[in-house]
Amino acid sequence: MQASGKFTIAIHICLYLQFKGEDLVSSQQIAKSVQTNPVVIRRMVGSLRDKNIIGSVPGSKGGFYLKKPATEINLWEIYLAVKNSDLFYKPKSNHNCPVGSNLAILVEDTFTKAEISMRETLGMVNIDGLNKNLSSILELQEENFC
Amino acid sequence: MQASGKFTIAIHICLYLQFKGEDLVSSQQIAKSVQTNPVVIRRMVGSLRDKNIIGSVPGSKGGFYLKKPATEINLWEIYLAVKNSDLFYKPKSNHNCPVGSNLAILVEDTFTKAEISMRETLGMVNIDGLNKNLSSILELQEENFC
DNA sequence: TCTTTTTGTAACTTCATCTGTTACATTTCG
DNA sequence: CGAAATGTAACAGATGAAGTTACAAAAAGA
Repeated sequence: MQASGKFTIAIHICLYLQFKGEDLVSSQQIAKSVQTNPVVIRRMVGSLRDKNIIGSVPGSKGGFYLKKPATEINLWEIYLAVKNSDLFYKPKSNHNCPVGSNLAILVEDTFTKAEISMRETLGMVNIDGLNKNLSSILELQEENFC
Repeated sequence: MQASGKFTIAIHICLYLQFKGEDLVSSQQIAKSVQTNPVVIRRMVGSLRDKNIIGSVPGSKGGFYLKKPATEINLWEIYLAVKNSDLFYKPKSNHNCPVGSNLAILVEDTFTKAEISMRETLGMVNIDGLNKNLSSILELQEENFC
């Protein structure tokens, strides 16, 4: 029910990497953009690395990079990488009650459909698209500086 | 990101009221079906009452009832009644960074679309439909008792 | 080889929310 | 008046998010 910032931060990280276009970006730099602690970034990258979205190089001059073309990284993938529980809570069965014992089956189908519709929406947006939109916005903003 | 049980419990309460079909049902009874404390139920009902989904009668012989026909109570309404934050976290703007200053605008459209698609899915399911499905299931279960 | 820089991760704190519980005022029936 | 129910406040415990400190491991470079 709550809206964790993890998903939004994860998008921020991926978009930042693509926008920068450099070989490697440090957690320090990303943290500055996200306005948080470098450890928070590295922790988040851990989840994204597990899903093969981001790669990392340890040691001096190390850092992070997108492990796939930005066109192949969509928001649903990122969501899956950082989420830690289902969208909806599956009710425990209460075998003493006709309602409680069947509620899970009754809502399962709807919950699944809701998740699928979200998957389709988030799956249509990828990091490359966001970056292109960002570029467009920045061009417009520059025009406003006389 | 997390899945609060509040939504599921709220559905349980509404479905229970419709299934029972009695004039008034006490928080005690509902709590037994949900397997929780009556206060938890009354707290939840508070949210549902604010949205005109459930009505309540205080005093001895008091209790709760559906304030609208069950066909007019859909899961999206219930979701809205008990949710306490947005589905996704809107990022704070960082004016020192081209990415951080525009991220909110970039993802806003997608987040809105995801919410709309969820609204459509949950809006299609109402308490009367769930109750009819429940009746069908119970009939099948009875047939299995020889 | 030694120093510096950076990642990887554990540990701890703080904070908010959810959940359960006790307690009690208020309301209504009989 | 007494019993039974709602309405709420108050508190405790559990869980998860987020920030911070600390340090081992890895790699670059002098």
